[in-house]
Amino acid sequence: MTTPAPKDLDELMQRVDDMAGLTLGQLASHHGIPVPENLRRDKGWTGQLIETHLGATAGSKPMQDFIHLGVELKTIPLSLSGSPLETTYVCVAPLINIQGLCWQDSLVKHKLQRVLWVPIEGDRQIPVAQRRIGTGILWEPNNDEEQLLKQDWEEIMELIALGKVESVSARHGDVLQLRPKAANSKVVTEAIGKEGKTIMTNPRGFYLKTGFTASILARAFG
DNA sequence: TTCTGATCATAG
DNA sequence: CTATGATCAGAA
Repeated sequence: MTTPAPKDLDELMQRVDDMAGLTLGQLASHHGIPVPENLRRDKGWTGQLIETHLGATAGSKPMQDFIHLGVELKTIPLSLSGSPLETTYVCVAPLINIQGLCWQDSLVKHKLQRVLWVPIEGDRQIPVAQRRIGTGILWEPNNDEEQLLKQDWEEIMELIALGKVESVSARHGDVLQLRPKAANSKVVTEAIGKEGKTIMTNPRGFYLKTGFTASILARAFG
C-alpha cells in the first residue's frame, strides 16, 4: 500500500490530519507493515511509516521528501510530559572543501527552510504499536530561530575549517550540535586536521537540540 | 535523569 | 563510503 505523492500542500496537510490520533500499530496495519517489538534494530521505522502514509519518496533513494513542495518531513519522539526525547538529525556536516561555504548555501539552512514536524509518543514504556501520532505542524524558522541556527553553524564550521573537528563536542552550540553520524565508530571519512593536513575521522552530523524543537512545538501549540 | 558519543537498517 | 531514516545506552 503506497500512497502517491501529494499534489499540493493542502493535500499533504489533509493526510497529516487524517492520521493524527491513530496509533503506529493502526497506521502500520493499514499499510500492511509489521510492527517491530522495539526500535533498537529499527531506528528509522517510525519515520519510514509516516513517509509511506504521506506519500514521500518511496523508502529508498537519497531522500528529498516533498521536494516539489519544499517540505522536509521529521518525526519527533515525545515523552509522556510532551517534551522531545531525542535530538533531531538534520544532515551530515561537510568536513572538507568548505572554504567559502556560508550559511546561506549550507545544507542545514536548506533542510530547515520548511519542516513538517510530526510528534509521536516515544516513551519506551509504551509499546511501539500503541504509540499515538500527534498533530503535524508545518514550521518555518522565524528571524530569531534562524539567527540562533546561523550562529551555531558558523561557530562549528569555523572550528572544522581550522582543523579542530576532533575537538568539537556535542556541547558546542546552543540549538545546533555536532555529533557522530555513522554505522559505528570505525567508519571514517576525510577531514581537515592540524596545519591543514587531511586526516581520517568519524563522520559527523548536525542535530537540533531538544530545547530548540521543544520551543518550536510550543510556538505551534501555544 | 539528562546528555553525549555510539550504533542499527537499508539503498546506491 | 555516503546518505536516508533516527534511537540506544552508558557516562556524567
